[in-house]
Amino acid sequence: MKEDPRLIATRQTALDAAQKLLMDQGVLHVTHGAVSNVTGISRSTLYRHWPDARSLRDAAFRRIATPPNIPPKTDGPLRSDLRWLLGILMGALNDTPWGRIAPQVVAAASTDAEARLVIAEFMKDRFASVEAVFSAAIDRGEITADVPVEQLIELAIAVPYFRKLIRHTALDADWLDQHVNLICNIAKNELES
Amino acid sequence: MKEDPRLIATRQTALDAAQKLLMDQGVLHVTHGAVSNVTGISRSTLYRHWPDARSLRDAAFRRIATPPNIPPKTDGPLRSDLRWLLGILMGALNDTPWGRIAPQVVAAASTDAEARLVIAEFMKDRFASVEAVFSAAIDRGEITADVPVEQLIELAIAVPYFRKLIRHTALDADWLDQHVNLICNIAKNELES
DNA sequence: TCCCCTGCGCAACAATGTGTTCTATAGGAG
DNA sequence: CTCCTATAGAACACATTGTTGCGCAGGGGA
Repeated sequence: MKEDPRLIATRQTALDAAQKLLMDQGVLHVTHGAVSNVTGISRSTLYRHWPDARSLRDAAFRRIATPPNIPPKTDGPLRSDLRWLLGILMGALNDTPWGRIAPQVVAAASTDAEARLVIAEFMKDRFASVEAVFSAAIDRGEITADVPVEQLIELAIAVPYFRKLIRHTALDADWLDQHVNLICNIAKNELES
Repeated sequence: MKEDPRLIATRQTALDAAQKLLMDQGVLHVTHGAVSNVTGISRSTLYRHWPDARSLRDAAFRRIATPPNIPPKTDGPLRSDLRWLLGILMGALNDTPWGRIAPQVVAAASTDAEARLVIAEFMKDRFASVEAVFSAAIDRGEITADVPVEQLIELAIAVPYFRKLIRHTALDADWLDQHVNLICNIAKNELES
């Protein structure tokens, strides 16, 4: 019993349009009427698929907001691993649809519990990736287990997000090199926490 | 030629209500209709004062968003000065009207250039305060001029804002102590940048 | 005190967004 | 070929966002 191809086609077309609206004009413009105008799909059909504005917007978000899965590289020296990982994170923030809507997710999170959940899940993944890099460095004996790993992880991640989402300053390769250098230097100086 | 007291009274009453709506229910609920319902002021009068929803919301924001001016303390040891300064910053984020609407300002900044300006101004002040603390420490010879002050300033500020506005995790005194300790330890180990 | 000006409340109106419901039609599956 | 179901389209109700015109009342100047 296969699904009616009309259902699939409608969902596909509608979500494509919704995603484009979300990226180009912001979450407020993702509306049944707007999607209907763009696609030619009738409003009643759209309401049948997504019963209210909220679910349509959620669907559009989910289409994009699947965060890129980052396979951690943990073989090289710490500086190299960290540079590689944060480079991917920075690239995602700069160049992917996810990066373009991230500010809106953060925005929604101030009033919406589900958006906070999305962020929490996302950050959990990010923290785990960075943690894997540090653990590997400790296992190799490159840094000692005394370094305050928890805090370093948060430093590593907080600064690029702060720059991008709050200060709206550029993230470029030069800045990233400095940032990674600082983190590595801290880690290798074995600071007491 | 004094201003008609009716104008003043209306503005006062309306903005009080708008501010409360902004803090309690979010920017989307700051609307001429809602303010009219709460205050009894007619919608047409509100539209006469603030021609569209945007200007009403801006007015409500401006009412609260005057960031607290922080006179830097630069006399004590670095750890003490930094702890004091970041403590005020953290307190403002946790307990003041400004802290309650900050997420919404950040949210607005993703699509609104003026909100970005507000944030840029605000951050400029914050960075200057922290910079003053580090400069004083250098002048006292407590730390050397070799430390990457620019990066440390950003670390000091980015993490609390990241935690509050993006991760929505708690900022408490214990965490702040750890954070300040880490920054100070980095500064005193004279890392090459 | 009286008069005029101006801000206010009220009602009507248009436009848009948000849903719901009904009917007719067209396209897919057996 | 026939039945089932998704879709298009229209009509409707309702809220929000603005606009406009009118009558009224309150404040300031003579």
